Amino acid sequence: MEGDKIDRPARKPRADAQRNRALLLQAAKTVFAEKGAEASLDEIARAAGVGAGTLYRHFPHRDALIEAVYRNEMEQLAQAAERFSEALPPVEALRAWMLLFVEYMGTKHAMAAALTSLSRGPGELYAASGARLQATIDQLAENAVRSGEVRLEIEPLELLRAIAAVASVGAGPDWEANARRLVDILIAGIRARPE
Amino acid sequence: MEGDKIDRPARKPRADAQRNRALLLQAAKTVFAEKGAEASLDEIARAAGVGAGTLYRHFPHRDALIEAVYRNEMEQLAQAAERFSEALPPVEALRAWMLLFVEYMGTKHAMAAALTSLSRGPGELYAASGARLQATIDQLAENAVRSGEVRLEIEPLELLRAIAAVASVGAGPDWEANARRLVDILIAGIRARPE
DNA sequence: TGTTAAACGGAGGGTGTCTCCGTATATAAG
DNA sequence: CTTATATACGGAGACACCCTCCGTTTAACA
Repeated sequence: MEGDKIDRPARKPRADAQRNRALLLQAAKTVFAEKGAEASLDEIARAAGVGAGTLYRHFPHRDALIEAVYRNEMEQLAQAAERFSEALPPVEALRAWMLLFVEYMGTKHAMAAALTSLSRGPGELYAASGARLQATIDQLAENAVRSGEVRLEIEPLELLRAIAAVASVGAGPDWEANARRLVDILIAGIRARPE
Repeated sequence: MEGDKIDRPARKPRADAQRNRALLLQAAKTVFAEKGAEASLDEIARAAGVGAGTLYRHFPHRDALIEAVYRNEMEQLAQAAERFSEALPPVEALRAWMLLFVEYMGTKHAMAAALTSLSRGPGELYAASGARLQATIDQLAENAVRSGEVRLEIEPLELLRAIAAVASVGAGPDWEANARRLVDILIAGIRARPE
C-alpha cells in the first residue's frame, strides 16, 4: 500500500513543466502583490503566458499556489525563529519573532490575507507552509512556557491569527502601530503573574 | 443644497416593498447561517422568492445586506454593554462584554466573517452597524482607561478584530475555548502594571 | 376608476473558476 | 535519426456569480 515508486524506471521530469511552474510562481507573486490574494487565477495564468489548464495542473487549488509562493517567506521566518531562540531569552525571542511576523505582513501584505485564506474551509488538509508556521510558533511558545515566565492555555497559532487579523485589513494607516502594540499586549497577557 | 425633504407631500412607502425587504432579510439570515457570509446573493434572492434586481435595489452591496441582517445582534450587544457598565467595575465590564462577543460569534458564526467583510475595502464608508459596534467598544474602553486600571495605546476596535479572527475560522472544535482564553490574555495584557 | 410614482423581475453582459480532451513535445529506446 | 509513449500543454466551454437595465406591474392617492 506504500512502496509504489520504484516500480517502473521513472522518467526525468519534463523541462517545460518545470519552466512553466517557475513562470507561474513568478507571475503569481507579482499579481498577488498587486491585487491581493484574491486575484484572478486566470489572470495569473495569462501573465505567466500559459494556459489555464497548466496552472490548475500544477496547483490544483488557490491555496496550493499561495502556499508555494510564500514558502520562501515562511522559511525565512522559521530560520529567524531559530536565531532569536539562540540569541535571546525565550520570551524575548517570542516577542521579537512576532514583531518580525508583523513586518512580514507588511511587506508581503498579500501574505496576511493568504493566511486567512489558507486555513479557511472545514479543516482542509493544512498546506505544508501552514504546518511549518505552526511548528515554528509552537516551538517558540514551548520554550517560553518552559522558562516558567509564561502561561499559555491557548493554541499558539491562534495568537498569530489574531495578529494577522489586525495586520491584514487596510484599516487605518496605523495598522502597523496597532499590530506592534498588539504583540506587546499579548506578551504581557501571557506572562505568568507572580501573584 | 440640503433641505429637500418636505418639498413634496411624499407618499406612504409601498407595502410590497416592505414585505420584500423583510423576506430578503429572512432569507439572508438563513442562507448566511448555512453558507457563511460569502453566500451567493442571487441564491438569497431566489430563496426569498424575489428577482435579483429587487435584492440589489434594497441592498446595493453585500455589506448593506450583512449589516441589516445583523443589526439586531449589534443592538443587543450595545445594550448589554450598558448593562455591564452599570453593574460591574469598568475592566470587568469590558471583559464580560468581550466574552459575550465571543458567544455571539458562535451562535451567529457568520457574523465573524461578516465583520471581516464589513471593513474590507479601502476604508469604505463604515456601515452603520460597524459604527455602532465601534462606539460600544470605544465607550467600554474609555471607561476602563479612566478607571486607571488599564493602559490602551491600541485602537479598541482592533481588539475585537483579533477576537473575531480567532472565533471565525472553523479551526479546531476548541475555537470557543481559544477565543475566551484570548479575551483573558488581552485583558491581562492591557492592565497597567503597578511597576 | 384613472393617474402616476414606485417597485418588480429576470434577461443579459461581464468576469471568474475549473474541466476536458485533442494536440504537441520532451524523453527514452531502438 | 526514428519511433514510441508518457507527459504536459492550451484554450474552448460549461457553469456560477455579480450587477444593471428597462419593459411591465402594482400600490397609493385623487
